[in-house]
Amino acid sequence: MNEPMTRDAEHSRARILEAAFELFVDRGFDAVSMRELAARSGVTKSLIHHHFGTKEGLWDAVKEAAFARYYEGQRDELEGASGPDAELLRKGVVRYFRFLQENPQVVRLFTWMHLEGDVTCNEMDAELVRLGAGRVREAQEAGLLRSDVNPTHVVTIFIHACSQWFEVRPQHKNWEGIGSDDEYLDDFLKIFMDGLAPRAPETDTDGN
Amino acid sequence: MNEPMTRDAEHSRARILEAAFELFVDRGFDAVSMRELAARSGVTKSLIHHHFGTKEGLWDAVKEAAFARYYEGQRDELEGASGPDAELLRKGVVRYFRFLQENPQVVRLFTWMHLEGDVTCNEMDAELVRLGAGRVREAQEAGLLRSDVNPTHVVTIFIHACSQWFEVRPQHKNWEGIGSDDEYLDDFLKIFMDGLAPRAPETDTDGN
DNA sequence: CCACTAATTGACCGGCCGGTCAGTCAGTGA
DNA sequence: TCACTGACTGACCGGCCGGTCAATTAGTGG
Repeated sequence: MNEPMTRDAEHSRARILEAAFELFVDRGFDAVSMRELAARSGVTKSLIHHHFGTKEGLWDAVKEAAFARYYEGQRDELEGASGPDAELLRKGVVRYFRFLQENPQVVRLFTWMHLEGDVTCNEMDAELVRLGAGRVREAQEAGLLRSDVNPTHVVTIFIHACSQWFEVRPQHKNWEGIGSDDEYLDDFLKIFMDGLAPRAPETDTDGN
Repeated sequence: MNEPMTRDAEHSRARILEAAFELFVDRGFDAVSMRELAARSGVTKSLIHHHFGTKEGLWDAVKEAAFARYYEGQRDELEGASGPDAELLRKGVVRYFRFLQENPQVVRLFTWMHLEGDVTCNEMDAELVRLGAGRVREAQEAGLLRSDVNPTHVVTIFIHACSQWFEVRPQHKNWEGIGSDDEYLDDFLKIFMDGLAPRAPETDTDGN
């Protein structure tokens, strides 16, 4: 390997952050000790304090780095999309689902953050939802999606349906009748997209 | 108050369980110390060990008690419902949503359990989903709900949409454009119920 | 009333916790 | 070459951790 024999602050910081991400995501902030972090990083406990100050400082750095990656990827995809299109929403859901599928650690990290009431990422979070809701609103105004639902709620609903799926999947994968990731996604998309189709008042089946 | 001046094991156990439930739900197992639990319960640390053995034993007892209450309430409602009816599903969603709304601590407890990979309640959990999925299947067979979706997934989707809403509500309540609990529920029900309506093949809009 | 059980207590244990600090040493610019 | 910066180390700190145990005491059945 390319183990640097000399001192390299950036390399050390990266090793520490990587180990901290894995351990914190796996067991939570309080269940991980600085000694364990040091051992996993291959550095001394003192060096972690040198680079990150306190255990909380390291935790903040871990969250910041992970969320920054998530935020930039999501924002680029949202901003890169073209004009209003109902299929755009479907693709957005699939993309978000695939991202969580490939980054299960991110789901756990966000869950820890929610439980501890972390609000440091709220602004970026809100920005992503704002962008997504704007897309939905465009499609509504173009008559491609029903207009009697709150665009922010539309985004919120599919975020919830996706993230919760991966949050509880380890426990529920043995439920009777439960399908694979793709089968769940397919069923969700059927209900979600058909439920969002523009209402056709004349086809009302039982006079409401 | 009816504070017993004499010894009362049941009363002590209840006080300990109550304090442990609040603290564990609020901050998580690892972030709470036995000393803090003792102070909150108004008993000594030794007494907690006397009644529950270890800290893990107390945690297990807390989870068991909370989940038992949840399970019995949900099961009674599911079994008490009458024959297949599309409106039954809507009412089931509303009931589940209201339950979480009135018991936010339960949402947090389940989230902690999921993060730590707890599987002790999986059997009861699966039983509830099995009952709900059976109701959905009945409605499908009666032609009241679309039949091309997995009934277990239908139940899973609304559980996810409801529980995640309350899990992240503290952080997201200030999102631009987000509505109240009831407004979110209304919008979800619109999309969910319309998306589950029986398909009308002749009204296909673009030939699929 | 007395023996017995069990609820309850407080002192105490070894160990691990996060954090500090003086000191060493590798790189670097003058 | 040499002074200086900062990456890095290991010994050490006070404190809190979960858990134990002998002793006390309040109920309880005989």
